[in-house]
Amino acid sequence: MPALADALVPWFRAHARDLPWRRPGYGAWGTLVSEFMLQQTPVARVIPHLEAWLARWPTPAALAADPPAEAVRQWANLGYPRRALWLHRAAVEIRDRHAGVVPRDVDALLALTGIGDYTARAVAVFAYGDRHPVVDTNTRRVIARVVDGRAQPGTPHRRDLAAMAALLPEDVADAAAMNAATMELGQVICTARAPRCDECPLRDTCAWLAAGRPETEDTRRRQARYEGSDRQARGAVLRQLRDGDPAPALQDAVIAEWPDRAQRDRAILSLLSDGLIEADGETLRLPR
DNA sequence: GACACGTGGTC
DNA sequence: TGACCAAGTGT
Repeated sequence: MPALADALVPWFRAHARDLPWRRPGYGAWGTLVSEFMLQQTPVARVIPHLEAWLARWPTPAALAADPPAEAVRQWANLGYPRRALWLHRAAVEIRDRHAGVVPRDVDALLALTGIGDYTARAVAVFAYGDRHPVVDTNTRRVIARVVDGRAQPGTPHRRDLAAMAALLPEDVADAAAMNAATMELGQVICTARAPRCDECPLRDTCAWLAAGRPETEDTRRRQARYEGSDRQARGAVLRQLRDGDPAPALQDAVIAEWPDRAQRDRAILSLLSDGLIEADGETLRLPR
């Protein structure tokens, strides 16, 4: 095994958290749903939503048989509700193009709605045990520090994929463990703020620690302010249609108290454009 | 490649 | 308190 995997894989096997999707036989559908929910969303918030989702829709075909509105409602306040819509579309595609079986091939996975480079590889590796590099935000930070000696990623995604490929052990099971181990290290030890280097299994080989944990020029974009944003307005519109009266809402009655009229209309238009809501005459509702 | 996209927790 | 952060994707 490459040197880093020699230290990291045993650490992972000893310390891995007991997460639902790591249970034996969790299944490719469970893995796929978990990966959709985990996109930009912390583990602790995902777990209860995931279990409720899989209890209601234990297969892609079960989800595909219900209207997208039900997926958006079940998604509740998890955030980025487009993911609920995309997950529903992916379930329909899996039913129609893959006989209801989550595909194993990375390119077939990439062709599904809402699945990008990370999720496709994550499903192939964690659900099916295949050997590919899996690179998420945690992996990028770990590589930046341990390999490149930088505080923050800064490098192109493409290069991190190659870097991770070079770190994978030959053995398929070890390679999958290495992918998970790198992500886990980034989540619990090599965190974005206040990394716990004294507990790190890679503390003797980490380039960043050896260099005295230098600050790196921060190339990250600042997250836009949420308060007063279009995103907040979209969230308010969708929340009303999702959680409000069962009857469809008249367009003028949707978030009627919203202070910025133009912003409210913009939010409705963009939700219509995304397919997250539909117009039915004078009324607005979730998509059927 | 930059940007838009939710929501809630943390320091 | 407010800015940062969180298993990304599509345009």
